[in-house]
Amino acid sequence: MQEQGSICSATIAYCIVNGTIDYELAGKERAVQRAAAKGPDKESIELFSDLILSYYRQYGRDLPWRRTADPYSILVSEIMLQQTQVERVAPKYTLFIDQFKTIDCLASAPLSSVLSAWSGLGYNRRAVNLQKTAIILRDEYNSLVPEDPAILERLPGIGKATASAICAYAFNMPVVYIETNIRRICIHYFFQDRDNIHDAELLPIIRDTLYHDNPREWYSALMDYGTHLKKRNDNPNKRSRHYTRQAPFAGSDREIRGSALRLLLEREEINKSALIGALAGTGNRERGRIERVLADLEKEGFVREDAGLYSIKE
DNA sequence: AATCCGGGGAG
DNA sequence: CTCCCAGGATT
Repeated sequence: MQEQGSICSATIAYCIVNGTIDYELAGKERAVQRAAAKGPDKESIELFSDLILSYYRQYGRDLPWRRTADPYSILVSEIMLQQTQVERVAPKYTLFIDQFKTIDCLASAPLSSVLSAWSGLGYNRRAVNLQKTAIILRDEYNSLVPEDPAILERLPGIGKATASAICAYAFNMPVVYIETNIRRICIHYFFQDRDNIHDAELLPIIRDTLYHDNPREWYSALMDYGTHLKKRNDNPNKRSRHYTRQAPFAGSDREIRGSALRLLLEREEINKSALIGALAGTGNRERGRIERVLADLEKEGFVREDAGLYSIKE
């Protein structure tokens, strides 16, 4: 038995979308919940498909990366969307693509300009890795995005999920992959009475429910429905075997890293003692810890140290 | 399998 | 305050 029985056994009387009540959608959700409780058979898959697609056709979001077919732009969006909310990515994405229109453009840009465009998104190594990927694509792939998940997965900053997402959205390929919205939907409907659910158990369901006529539309629909589901229920992903909680940001090394990067992007260069002083001042931290963080940033290719002067690399 | 990596908005 | 976000890399 699972802990939050109320989540799974709760009867959906109505369904609020965009502030209005949608009884028809609620009816479809009840039907899927009922049918899927017995497992992913033919009937539940049929009802599930209908629910996801009809939700999307009525409430699907108009997002900037859905207005383009350019694989590079979609690649950029997928990197930005890693562990980062859609609402926060959207404006940054538009500015970023505007500034770095092509693979070659990004590949030859100063790292500081890439990091500046990235600032505010977090997980800054994504920006470093994204540029590394652009350089590889320019030098080894004729400035084209490979239409192959296995190749994409070998590029820096691109893992299984991102490689698959790029293939789904840019090339409309019927790839099967797991991501947080998909995981939430599958657990909610097909594992109502389960706990500690392994991703390997979800993959067959994702495969069997995939809408082969239009994978791009299907995965877009899953993203939007997953977001909708999140607003109403407790997070079903807590019942995933892979669910983990993140360490607090306040007082962490990555808080120091973020501050250090911001300081270095504001000026050309800062001498070591001034930089450490500025970083220690914000949180009363030990000098040794800050030095270690700076060494890590240097090792990871963010910054350069030359004769006691720190600056963004290149 | 566990940890680390950013930063902001929602509740 | 806590939670968590279209994950990836390293150990």
